[in-house]
Amino acid sequence: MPPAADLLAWYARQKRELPWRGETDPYRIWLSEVMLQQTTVATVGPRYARFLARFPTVEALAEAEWSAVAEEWAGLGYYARARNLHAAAKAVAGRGGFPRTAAALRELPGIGAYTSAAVAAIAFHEPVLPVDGNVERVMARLAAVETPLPAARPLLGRLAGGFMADPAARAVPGDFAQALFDLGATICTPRNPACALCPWMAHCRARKQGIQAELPVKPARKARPVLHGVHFLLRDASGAIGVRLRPAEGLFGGMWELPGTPWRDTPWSASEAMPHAPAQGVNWREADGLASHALTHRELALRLLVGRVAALPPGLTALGNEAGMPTVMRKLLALE
DNA sequence: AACCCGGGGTA
DNA sequence: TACCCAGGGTT
Repeated sequence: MPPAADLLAWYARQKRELPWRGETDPYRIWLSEVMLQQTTVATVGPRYARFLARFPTVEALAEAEWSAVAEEWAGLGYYARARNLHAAAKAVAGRGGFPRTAAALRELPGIGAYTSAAVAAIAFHEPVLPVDGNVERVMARLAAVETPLPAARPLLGRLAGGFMADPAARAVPGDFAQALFDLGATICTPRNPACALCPWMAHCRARKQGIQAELPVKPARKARPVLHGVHFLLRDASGAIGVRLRPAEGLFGGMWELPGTPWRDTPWSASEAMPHAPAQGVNWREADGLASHALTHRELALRLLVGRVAALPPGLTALGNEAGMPTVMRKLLALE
């Protein structure tokens, strides 16, 4: 196993300057970790500051209305994160503060194996190592693990955890974890790793075999089915948009949407779509184009019908600010 | 173990 | 296009 001290020395010189680096408030560290789940540093940066400006403390977040949290999370994706964040904030505020161990943090909604270890290591200096995609990649290369993911995950986790036996890593678990993140993000990258700059180059078995760019082995991704839908943009006399809340669970759960048809694998004809209109007797005009939106497991192809009424029908909420809607809905609005 | 759940940047 | 990203939850 390569020396932790070599990586920490590299980190001291080459670490990225990030908005959440140097924070000691567990609330701020937790928020950064949740925002960063499957989301790039570049995307999170400005949204992190904006979220904290609106909800500066876990108590402020706990006391907020869901609609305010949803509005603040809009566009970040994986909206279950926001629902779990809100629920966890209420639990933490209710018990008077954050649990201080990974095992106890793990009990909070939206905090899994990775996030519990990350918060425990960074905020509370517990000698645990959070294993994210970066750490998995570094471990797979160091040990030349050719078993495909996700089957290799338990082994990669054990390899990572082994570093906590090194006193240098154990002394600063949060720094060591973030050093691994930075190594994966800037040197040990998915493609074209910059091995010549790596503090662990001499210890890397994949590098010795020349297979570093092939690891870790990941399964081929399946094709995404296309789902079709038709949505209705209805404005009242003041220009406000009629929206409705999606069910709390599932796709875009708890977020605002334009009323419309369900999403299905075949296109909708006009006569099929019309029963799903939010109001009758409206002179609907179809907007040009299509809102195409790619998700992890499907692709959406949505059409837009535009109409105007004096007053929105019951069941629709007037929304003045479209910024609080998921990106796919904003793409639809842009068709008008 | 397999699947669901967003959005954006990059080669 | 395809892949990746400081993953978690459900079945």
